[in-house]
Amino acid sequence: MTLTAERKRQEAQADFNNDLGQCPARQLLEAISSKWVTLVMLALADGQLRHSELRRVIPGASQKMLTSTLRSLERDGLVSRLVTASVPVRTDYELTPLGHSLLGVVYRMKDWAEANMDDVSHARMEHDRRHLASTR
Amino acid sequence: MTLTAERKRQEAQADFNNDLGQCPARQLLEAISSKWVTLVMLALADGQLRHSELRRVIPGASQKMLTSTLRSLERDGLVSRLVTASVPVRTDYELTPLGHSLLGVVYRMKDWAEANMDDVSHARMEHDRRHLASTR
DNA sequence: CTGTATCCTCTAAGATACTG
DNA sequence: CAGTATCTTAGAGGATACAG
Repeated sequence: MTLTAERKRQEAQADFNNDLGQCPARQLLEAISSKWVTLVMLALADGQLRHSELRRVIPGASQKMLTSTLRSLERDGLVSRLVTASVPVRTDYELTPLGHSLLGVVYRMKDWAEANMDDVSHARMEHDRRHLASTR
Repeated sequence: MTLTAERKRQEAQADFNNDLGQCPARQLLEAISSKWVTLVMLALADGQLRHSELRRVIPGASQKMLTSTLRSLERDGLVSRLVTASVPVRTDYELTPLGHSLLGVVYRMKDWAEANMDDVSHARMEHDRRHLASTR
């Protein structure tokens, strides 16, 4: 029966997916591709900000997403959290050196995007135009 | 009533999310953060490959995901598709010049990741250890 | 061989409400 | 002010079957 081959294939896929998770580049990609991480990092590029200031600077972020984004950045050692035990509590966030170095990579992506997204947009329009024409 | 303020806030969020979609850097991030795009681009770095060859080189990809990834890359002008009308059909994929230039950016991310993911992993372990300790 | 169509699952992200 | 807890939803990704 073909079950054996099928089984092998599925195991190979599982292994591969596992390897993928180990790949440093993929881990990085997953870390920064979350919708808000780059925005938070950019916001913190010039210095530390409070939780409420971040919300003001990034109007689109719900406080839930902001918090969870900050937590994951903190966990990865990219952002540090400074709590001042007063009433009311004050917490500031700032980029760590590691965070700043990642910021460099983010800027490079930004540069490529700004230099080339016109070409991409154009390609998309061309592609969509052709696809639309074929269905007419 | 507070509805007016609430309404304004929600509109602000909608506008912001809209702006986000316009941002070139974010478009790029969304384009390459899909699970398979970088793998496909890396696979095509050395030259053109057939659909079936790509499946072999990237064992984890279902043919559905491979096809849809290739379609989106093609739409963005990063990959070109060469169909040879024979029996059976033969189709090859290769990176466009634009695709190659993006590959450069991907390599930079890869370099950062390989240089710094140890620090990130370490930060994660430290963070998790502390968090675990607090729940004990 | 190369692809399309369908169905299904799982999770990221958002809305809302509540606590120290 | 800062943060947590719960519910809901939209979409990405996967399994499978079929078609040119």
